[in-house]
Amino acid sequence: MANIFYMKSIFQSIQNFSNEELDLLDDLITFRMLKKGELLLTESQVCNEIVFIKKGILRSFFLNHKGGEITNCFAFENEFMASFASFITQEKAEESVQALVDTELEILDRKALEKLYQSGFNWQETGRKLTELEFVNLHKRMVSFQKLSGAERYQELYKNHQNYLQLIPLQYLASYLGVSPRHLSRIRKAVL
Amino acid sequence: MANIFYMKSIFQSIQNFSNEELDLLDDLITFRMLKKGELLLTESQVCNEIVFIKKGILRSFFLNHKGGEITNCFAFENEFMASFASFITQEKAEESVQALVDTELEILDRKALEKLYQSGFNWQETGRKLTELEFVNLHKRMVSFQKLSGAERYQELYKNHQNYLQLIPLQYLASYLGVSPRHLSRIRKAVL
DNA sequence: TGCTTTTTGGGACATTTGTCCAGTAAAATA
DNA sequence: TATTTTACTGGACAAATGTCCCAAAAAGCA
Repeated sequence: MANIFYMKSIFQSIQNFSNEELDLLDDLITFRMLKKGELLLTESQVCNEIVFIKKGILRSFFLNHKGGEITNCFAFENEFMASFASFITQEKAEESVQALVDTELEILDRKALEKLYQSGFNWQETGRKLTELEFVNLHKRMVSFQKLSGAERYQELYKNHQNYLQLIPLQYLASYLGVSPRHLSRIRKAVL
Repeated sequence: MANIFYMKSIFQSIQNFSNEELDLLDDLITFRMLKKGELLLTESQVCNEIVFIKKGILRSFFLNHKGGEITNCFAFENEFMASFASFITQEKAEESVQALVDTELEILDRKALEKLYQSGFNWQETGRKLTELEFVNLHKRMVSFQKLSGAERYQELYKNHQNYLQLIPLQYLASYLGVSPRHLSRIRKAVL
């Protein structure tokens, strides 16, 4: 059986592509598997790939001035992940990207994406739309930091991703939420 | 003398436009002046315009659950501003946008932008690039919330926008930085 | 200019959150 | 499975930050 490209269905859902346009992907997508704990991208490399998670969970994290890891974001099945800032600016990434469980990826690298963009209007527009969606997601996260307490952010997360929370070590969740592990432990106890 | 479109020079700097392509703007840009304190966009309207600040300062703010104003962002001369999330999703904005001083704007509304996008590849690509830049800015702000203390965020801001700080009431700065006015007052005293 | 309103600075105290730590539980590894 | 390592919980205390408040300063307005 031919490979199924999961990424394709996302593109299809946001743009009215012809089959020919979509089939460009077949030669451009590559695959990769990551073992739990393995790094996809290391801090201070330039990020040259956007990955799509077929199965698994990724997190990106950077270091604070004390050398502690701060989790910047998580990405789950059917989501894209990259160090987008680095991918866009082509400067060194501040984040590393790591698999939290065994993970299967479809990968589109910079060259592949350039080819798509140059192939015409529809791919150009798709790139813009996806960037817009990433922006909106990031904006929501930013607002949650300004508007909500750590406890409230945890409750939001619990509401929306309850099933994933058990898979993520508390320390990662804590820095993602902007609180200390000690405090997240308190929050969890209070929520029960 | 013909009008000078400040916005144009931004577009010119990020894309290799022909004169014809750029001249499309002449019929699409509109103007507006805001008095100090005046609102450009009110919370719960859909944001249908992207504005470019020729002169002045804007801030966007939303309300917390106690009804207090939280400043979401500032925009200064030569920068774009909108409730981008609302502009993108076409859902009601959570933020209002207000002039902090008398302000002159160039405006591009949704229809105008659609026309540009439909006019071809170059405008499509420009839209993507600008969205990418907005994303990178927002990402930096997000990282500053995860990595830095309120005091450190203040110092960053002071380094980069010292000249503007005097023009912005402390209460607006405080919520922008994610601290109480009382605490920002403490921070300022410690920094001197 | 003089009056009124808004903004700022800072004291006193309360609350939240962080740090440090140790005992226990859970997970990884041999 | 036994052993080692890592992660979680929660106590005690410390530090950071918020709330409430009022007097001084600044800004807006008649």
